[in-house]
Amino acid sequence: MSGAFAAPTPAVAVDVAVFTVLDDALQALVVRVRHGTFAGRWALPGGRVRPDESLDQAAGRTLAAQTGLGDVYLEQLYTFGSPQRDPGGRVVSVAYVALIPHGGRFQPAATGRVPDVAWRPVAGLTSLAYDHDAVAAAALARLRAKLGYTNLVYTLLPPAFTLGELQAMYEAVLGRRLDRRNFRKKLLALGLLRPLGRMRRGPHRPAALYSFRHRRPMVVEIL
Amino acid sequence: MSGAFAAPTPAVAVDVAVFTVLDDALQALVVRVRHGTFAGRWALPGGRVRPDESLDQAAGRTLAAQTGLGDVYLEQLYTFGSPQRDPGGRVVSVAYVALIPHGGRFQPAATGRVPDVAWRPVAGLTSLAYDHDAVAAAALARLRAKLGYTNLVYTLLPPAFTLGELQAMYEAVLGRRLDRRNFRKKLLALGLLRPLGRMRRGPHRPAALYSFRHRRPMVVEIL
DNA sequence: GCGAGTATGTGTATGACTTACACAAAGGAG
DNA sequence: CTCCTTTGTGTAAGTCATACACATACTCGC
Repeated sequence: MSGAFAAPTPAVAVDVAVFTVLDDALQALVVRVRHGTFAGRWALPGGRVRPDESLDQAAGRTLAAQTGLGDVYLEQLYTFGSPQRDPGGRVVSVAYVALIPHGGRFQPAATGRVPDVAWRPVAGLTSLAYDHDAVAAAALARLRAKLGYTNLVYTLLPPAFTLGELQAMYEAVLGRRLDRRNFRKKLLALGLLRPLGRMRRGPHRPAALYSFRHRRPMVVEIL
Repeated sequence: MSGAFAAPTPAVAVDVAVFTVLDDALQALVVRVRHGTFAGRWALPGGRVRPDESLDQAAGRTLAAQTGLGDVYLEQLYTFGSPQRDPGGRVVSVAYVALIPHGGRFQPAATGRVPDVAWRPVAGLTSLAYDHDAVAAAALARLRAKLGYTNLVYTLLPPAFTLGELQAMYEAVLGRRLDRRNFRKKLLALGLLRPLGRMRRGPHRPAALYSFRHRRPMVVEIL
């Protein structure tokens, strides 16, 4: 197609769908595309895999470079390899899902005057560059499914939280309401939480604070 | 490390873990490695991705070329990309799971005098070339998990089968026994099966034959 | 032809779990 | 002090999973 020589093997890249819950809504991180056919459009952060790094390392490195994020939960999602997915050349892209708590410690739009990094609610997450609409959809499906049978919520939460905040997290990701009494019963029965004995004081009745006993991925039937 | 130039991008390959149930045991297909450090060892079938084909197409093509198998169920599994996984050079490999019914229509060891394609029970599936032990383990885990919440068994079964054969299929893959009455109750209640009205005659009491209403992947809570 | 062997086919009772649902208490804001 | 909002708690009904035993139908060997 292009007059130049055909590469003997496709280029290898990673793309990362970063999720957080912000303003009671599940949001994904997007970056502005700088060059090529899709310049100016939004896309998931990503980049080429270097010869000496693993795929996981590439995902972490490109994420840190483009967004400043470090120490995030990363999980490989799926590999997209249609010959036409990037009009600039054959690129096989290994997609990742990343989950971070919204500590407010990450403020996008820091680098330029035109924002080139932004949070976008997943509800209206469309018209992304390349095949990233499909990547984002797959990432969202994976996240929703996995929240039901793992303890992965911990990646979205700060070290201490109330049961109300925990429930709000589930409701934001799943997009539906849950019964409070049944939710508490189930989660306390699972024994994943450690009561901290402290209270979160706010404008209303104080709520007991909890933390996760183990902050590592485990499969547990939750919902 | 090698004195030559570093490739700008890793090579891209596919590897396929093909499963079938044979002699009441779950078995995987292995091929003999011809060249390189692992020559003579067993490995999963696979090969390079061509510039103009998708990953799915590459998996199907290499599988057909090395084993003669066509029209199989193929599903992408995971992408392995450690820089050291192939001592012959950096290769990122997209792994697939394939499932076929054992129709007896595929006889390995057809091409050479020394068998270069063989079925191996998954129980003793170890000492494979490259990182294929890990690939096979991941494929097996995926298969076992997915059998529980999809109708994927249909890929392992011929068009008509008895409930006993269906149950034997589950038991072979999962590696544990199931209660016959509860199994029948559950599967008939799901309505996935179509009674054919015919009987399988054999050395014992004849058994009713069934087929799947739909031979396409669906998520259904089965076990 | 008949007995032995083996796989098919069927129902119920118990316990575990899920779901739906209402009201009192604690604090802040005005 | 009143209002508003959020926390915190128990029970009853229904659904679902599990455990479990016996009669039937056919082939094979004698």
